Amino acid sequence: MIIKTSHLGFALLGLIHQKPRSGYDLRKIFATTPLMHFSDSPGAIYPALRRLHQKRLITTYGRRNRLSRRKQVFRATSNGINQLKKWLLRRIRRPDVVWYMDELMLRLAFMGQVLGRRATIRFLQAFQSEIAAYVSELTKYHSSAAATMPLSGRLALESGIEEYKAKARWSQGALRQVRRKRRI
Amino acid sequence: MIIKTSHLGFALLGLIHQKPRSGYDLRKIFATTPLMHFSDSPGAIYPALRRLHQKRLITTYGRRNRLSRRKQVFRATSNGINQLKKWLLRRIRRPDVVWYMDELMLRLAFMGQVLGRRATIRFLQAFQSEIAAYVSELTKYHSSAAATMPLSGRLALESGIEEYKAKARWSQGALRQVRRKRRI
DNA sequence: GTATGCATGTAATACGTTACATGATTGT
DNA sequence: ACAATCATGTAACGTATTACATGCATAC
Repeated sequence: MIIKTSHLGFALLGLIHQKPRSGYDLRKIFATTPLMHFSDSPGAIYPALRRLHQKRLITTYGRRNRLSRRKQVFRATSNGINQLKKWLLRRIRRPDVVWYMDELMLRLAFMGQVLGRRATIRFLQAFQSEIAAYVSELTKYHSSAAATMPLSGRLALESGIEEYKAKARWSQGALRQVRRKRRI
Repeated sequence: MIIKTSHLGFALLGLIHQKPRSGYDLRKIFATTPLMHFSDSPGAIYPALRRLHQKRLITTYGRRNRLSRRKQVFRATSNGINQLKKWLLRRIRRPDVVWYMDELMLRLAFMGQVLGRRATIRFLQAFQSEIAAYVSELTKYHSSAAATMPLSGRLALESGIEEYKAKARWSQGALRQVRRKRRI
């Protein structure tokens, strides 16, 4: 059974799985690293943590009673780790590369540690082939529509195509790097 | 006075400004072109159109009474066109390239037609310099953090850097193309 | 003892998603 | 007459944003 969880929820769960962290720790990560650009606003993070907690994906310790405002640290439950793995293993489909590229890169960022080398290679291969298919679709659309598009519209389209081509090239190199290593 | 409008709202307003369109026309555009990936769901579009209407940014014609379900066509009011221009002319800031790249490309797509060549050149110049600054920030972060990052996390970071570098290259060519033409 | 940063939280609001519902038009 | 497609809409729900509020810890 998969438990519905938002992108932010998985980001938090993944970070908590790396090591136990408090809400404030997580906010600082979002505020100071460019790795994944989530909002560091408390209005997003604390409710999201509460939802993870209600679903038993994380547990809390370090706080005696529910009214205190002392720091409280979360860690992933085995249930939570399971959900995290299921999320990382989800098949890559067209909508993922079209609409949720950030989520795919977030998954990759956690993947090595959680699932290891083989799964990361499989992920990158699937990513590559889905990207290639989408680039070819975009290119086809471009060659059929470009002539009738206004210049600035065409440029915007080309910007998208170049972005995906860059992802294709990057994934080549990424695959090579992962393959080169015995363990990651 | 700027009237708060969502990205989807501006996308709809921009398309309606090109020529009068119905909600269904707009849904079809989102469903069949990769130009801007908004959802084509009626639950997003019709409420958004109603909001634009309430703010007097678009007017409707082609429908006698409010209860009919006959096709209704919207067109931009002068007020709406003003708001559209204000949006297109907004200064590009760091959060725009970090979080709202899609919105920037959407603005570019409308810009040529609405604001003309000079404004498009200024936009692309501003874009280029903001991207360059961000790439350099990311690169700095990379060289300080890469050594201690797990491989798959590092790859995810590099994917982001490559994406922004691709945007930088693209904007070079885009600027050249716009400059080359007398009118766009 | 009080200012500063650590740490957690809530309320109002806006919006998108999903699923459902239904009227109008056209072709056969 | 009927199906298919055109066309518009609503209700329930989840969640992000913004702004505000408040308790804890420490150092001076």
